[in-house]
Amino acid sequence: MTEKRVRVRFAPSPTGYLHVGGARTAIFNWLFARHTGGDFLLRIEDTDQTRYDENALKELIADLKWLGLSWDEGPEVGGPHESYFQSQRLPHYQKYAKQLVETGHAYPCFCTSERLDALREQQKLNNLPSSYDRLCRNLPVAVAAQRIQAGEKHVIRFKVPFHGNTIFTDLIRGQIEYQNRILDDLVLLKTDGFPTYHLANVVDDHLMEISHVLRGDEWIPSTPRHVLLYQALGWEPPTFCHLPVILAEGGGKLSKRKGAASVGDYRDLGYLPEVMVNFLSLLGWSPGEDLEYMEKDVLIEKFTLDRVHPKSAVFDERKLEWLNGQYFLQRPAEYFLPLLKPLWEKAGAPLAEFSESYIVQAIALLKDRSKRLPDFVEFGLYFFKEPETYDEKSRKKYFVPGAEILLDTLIAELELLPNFEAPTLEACYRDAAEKMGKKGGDLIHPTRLALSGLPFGPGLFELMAALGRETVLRRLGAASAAIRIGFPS
RNA sequence: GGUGUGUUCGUCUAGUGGUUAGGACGCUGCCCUCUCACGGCGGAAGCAGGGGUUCAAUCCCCCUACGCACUACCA
Repeated sequence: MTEKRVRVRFAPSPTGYLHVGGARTAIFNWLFARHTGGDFLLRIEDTDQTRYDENALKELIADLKWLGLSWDEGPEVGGPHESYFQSQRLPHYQKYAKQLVETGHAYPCFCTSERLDALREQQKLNNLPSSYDRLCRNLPVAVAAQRIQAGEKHVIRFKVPFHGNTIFTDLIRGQIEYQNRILDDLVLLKTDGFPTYHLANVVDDHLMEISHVLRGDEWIPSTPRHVLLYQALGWEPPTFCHLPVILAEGGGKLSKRKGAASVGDYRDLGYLPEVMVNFLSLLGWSPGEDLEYMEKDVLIEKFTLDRVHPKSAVFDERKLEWLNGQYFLQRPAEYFLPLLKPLWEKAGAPLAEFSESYIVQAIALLKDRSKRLPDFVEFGLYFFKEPETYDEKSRKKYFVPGAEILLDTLIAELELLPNFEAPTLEACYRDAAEKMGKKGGDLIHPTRLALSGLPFGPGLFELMAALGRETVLRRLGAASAAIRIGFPS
C-alpha cells in the first residue's frame, strides 16, 4: 500500500464572516498539511444561490490571510484543479449525477417541497422519524423520462440501500456504524441544477485528490451517505477526521450575543493573529507536553492528528487574553508600530509630531503591561497628549491642598539636573524624599499622576526620561496649578 | 421522537490496570517592588453516577444521567 500524498482542504460556504469554529477547522487542516509537507487547498462551496454574499467571500479570504493561513491551491492562486468555486464546476456534478442515474444509484424525484413539508409534518405529528417516503423511487424509468421531457421540475435523489450497514473509520473516534435503513434518499441535484453539499463535496474531494477530510463533527451524520456515494461512484473514500465543536462559556454555541464569534471580532478586540492560531490550536489538540506558547513553526512541527481528541471545548477568552499578553512580552516594540499607529491616531494622538524612536520607546514601556492592542490607547495616550483628567481616587489621595508645594519643589529640583536620564532622576527623587523626610512613593505617585493622569503605568523614572524634561516640567506645573485652583468635589 | 457523538479541577488539557492524578488560564496567600504588570514560591479546586471484569480500576466492558450534533432542494 502506497502512502498517498497528504492533500487537505478548507471548504467554507461564503455565507457570513469566518467563525472561530471555521477558523479552527482551517487551522487544523493547514497545520496538518504543513506538518506533512502536503497541500492545503481552499475551495469555496457556493452552491446555495439563495445565500450567496460576495462581501462574505472577500471577508473570508481577508480573515484567512490575516491568520496567515496560506493555501497552495484555490482562489487567487489557482491550481491544477480549477475552478475552486463550486458554482463554476456545475458540469462535473451534472455528469456524475447522470452517471449515478444511469447506473441505477439515483433517480429523478418530482415531489414538490409542499408535499415534502406536509410529509414531514405528518411524521412529526405521529412521532415518527422524518424521512423521505421514497415515492418517486419506484417510478418506471419510462414514466420518469416522459415527465422530464414534459419539462416537469425535479431533483435527483440518491438511492440508499434498504438494508445493511455503512461503516467508516473516523481518525479520532474510531469506527462509526450506521444502519442504511435510517438514512433517507438524499437530494444530489437540486431543481435549479446546482448540486447539494453532499454531491459537490464528494465529487470535488475525489477530483481534487483530497486524502484527508478534516471538518467539524456536525458532519458525522452525513458521512455514511458520503461513503455510500463514493462506493456508488466506484471511488475510494478519503480518511475522515471530525473535529469537535467549540462552545461558548457556559455551554452553547459561540455567538455575537455571547461576546465575539468571528475572527474579525477578535481582530477588532486587539488580539494578534499568531495568538488566535496558537490559541485555537489548543482547542481540541495539545502537543502532549507542558507547552502552550507556540509560535507557528513550533505548532507545525508538533502538530499530529493522533493527538486531536474528541471532546468539544469551551472558548475561554481570559486565557486568550493571557496568551496575547505572553506574545506582547516576546515581540519587539517595533513589531507593534504599524499596528498601533492607526489606533493612536484615531484616538487623537498627533503622532506626526513625534519621532519614530520616541514612539517605539513608548511602546517598549507599555507592551509588557498590556494584554490587548487597545490597552496601548487606554493606558498610553499620555505619551502623545496631555492628560485630560486625573484618576479620581488617586487624585483625592495625592492632589490634596498643599501637594502643589511638593510638586513645585520637585520642579525646582528637576530644573537643576545636569541630564534627564532615569538613574539621575531616581537619585534626585531619593535625595529629595530624604530631605523632605518622606518616602519615595510619596513623591513618585503624585508625579505619575501629574504626568499620566493614571495611578499605574511604567516605572516612573523611565517614563520621565522618555517624556523629556520639557514635558515633565509642563505637566507638573499644570498639576500644581490645578491643585491650587482646586477640583470640583 | 429517532440516529450519532461526547463526559479528568470553573475552563483548556496531560496521564496510566497500581501515580501524593501533572501542567496552564482564572481565583487566592506570600516574595519582588515607586504603582500596574512581569517574574518567583505556595494554596484551594477534578476522574459525572451505578454496575461489572480484576488482587487492583480514572484507565477495559455494560447501563443511566447530562451535554452536543444531525434529522432541508443549507452547508
